[in-house]
Amino acid sequence: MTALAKSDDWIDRFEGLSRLEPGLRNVLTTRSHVVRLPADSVIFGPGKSPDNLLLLLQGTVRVQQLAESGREVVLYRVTAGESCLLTTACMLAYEDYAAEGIAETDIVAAAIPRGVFDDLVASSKEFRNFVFRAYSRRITDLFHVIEDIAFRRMDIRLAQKIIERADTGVLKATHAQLAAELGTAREVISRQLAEFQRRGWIAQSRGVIEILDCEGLRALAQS
Amino acid sequence: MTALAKSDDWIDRFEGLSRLEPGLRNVLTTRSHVVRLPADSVIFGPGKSPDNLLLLLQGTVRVQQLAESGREVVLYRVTAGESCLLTTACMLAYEDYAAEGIAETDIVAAAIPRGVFDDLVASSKEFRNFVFRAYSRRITDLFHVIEDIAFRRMDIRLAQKIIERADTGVLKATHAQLAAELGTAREVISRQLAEFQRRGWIAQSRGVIEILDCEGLRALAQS
DNA sequence: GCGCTTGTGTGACTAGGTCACTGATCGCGC
DNA sequence: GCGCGATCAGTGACCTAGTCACACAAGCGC
Repeated sequence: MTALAKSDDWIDRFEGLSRLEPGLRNVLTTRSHVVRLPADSVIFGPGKSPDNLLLLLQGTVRVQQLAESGREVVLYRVTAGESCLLTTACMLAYEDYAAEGIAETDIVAAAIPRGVFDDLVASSKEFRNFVFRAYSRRITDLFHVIEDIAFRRMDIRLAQKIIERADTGVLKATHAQLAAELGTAREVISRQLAEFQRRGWIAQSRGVIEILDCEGLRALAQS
Repeated sequence: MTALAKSDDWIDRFEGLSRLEPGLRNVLTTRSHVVRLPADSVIFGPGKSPDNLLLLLQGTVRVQQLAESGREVVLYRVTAGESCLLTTACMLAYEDYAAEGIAETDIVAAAIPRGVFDDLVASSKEFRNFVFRAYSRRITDLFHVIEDIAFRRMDIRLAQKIIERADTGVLKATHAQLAAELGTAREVISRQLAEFQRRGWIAQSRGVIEILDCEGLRALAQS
């Protein structure tokens, strides 16, 4: 783990990069550098577009959309082994996007300068595949967000979210955070959770949701 | 117009390609072919991912998302001079997307085989810029769709849509089509239009909306 | 313990989506 | 020109979701 910064073995953590030609591995390691950022750092956002492509080695980044009204939706999360491709390198071209990326945990990432990125895309088919697959992945994520918001019921989406994000049966999140996650209002979450509680599926306390009946939740989530 | 199929001058119709190196222009023209498709053709969709990248020369393609419930949303439109990049080349990687592209008019397009696309990305910085800008453009479109659906009022969105798509003060569209456009139900559109009519902003007849007071609509659209 | 901040609960109301209809209009075949 | 099926539009009842304006409760610093 401490060896991360000194060697090139982080490359192997990326599915699509492990078979990269040896010479290019070298380019990647010598011309990029490993950065560490604390939790809650704003990686990019309105008026803050980095000129490095980040490959996440540790931690997760939450990408969310902001509305003037103050409401938010989470678009997707970038986890270790994935890249921030979409909203960084790409977004340079168009300016007025209101999405931002926030470090959810302390993170470690390899930062690839724009020029190096371009060289690699030019010289390696492997790298191109990596890049286009990453795009593809994010775009399908966005499609799912659109589908959820436009067509799915809140109770179902909330049940899914709880299952998805609960760790060992417990989810640490305020109602307001869950609302931002799903792009709705806090009161809506409060009411739905009250209903889940009434049905005996969960127990609640300030900032914490405990799953009591996972089957009940799952049945709703899958309908 | 009839010369389109025989020469390489279609390349100049694309902002980002006009400065392409002469040798590569040649690659592009000799290794791609011009295709024509009638209106309402399904360009791609669930279980139908083409292995050509299409550059639209004439006509427009509507890209929309389908839900099992039968409801739809329009994600964006590809117009002449733009590429279908996102949902074709890219989508090959991930399978289960429920988006489809429909020719809204008769279309003429240059079809670039996957291999040629890859060669061009490898050899031309110009072409790479073209590709990444196209991605960027589409992704910001998707962000706007998400923002609209999640946070904006229907009456405002409908007023915008009418202004945007009306041709010389008249819009040919059924209520059901407008509902699919905005990802809502037909009844909602009917009620909103009835209200617009009551306010004297529009006149309606079967399949046609006529704008009477553009200022009224615009005032709502901008709020 | 006293405030302050942050998180949660609630009722009343509006907007939007669903369901189950009815009636209107159009194209078409005869 | 008439009847008929298909498509399009209008409507009321009802439900879900979002908004507003609160009250109240739990933690936190001093």
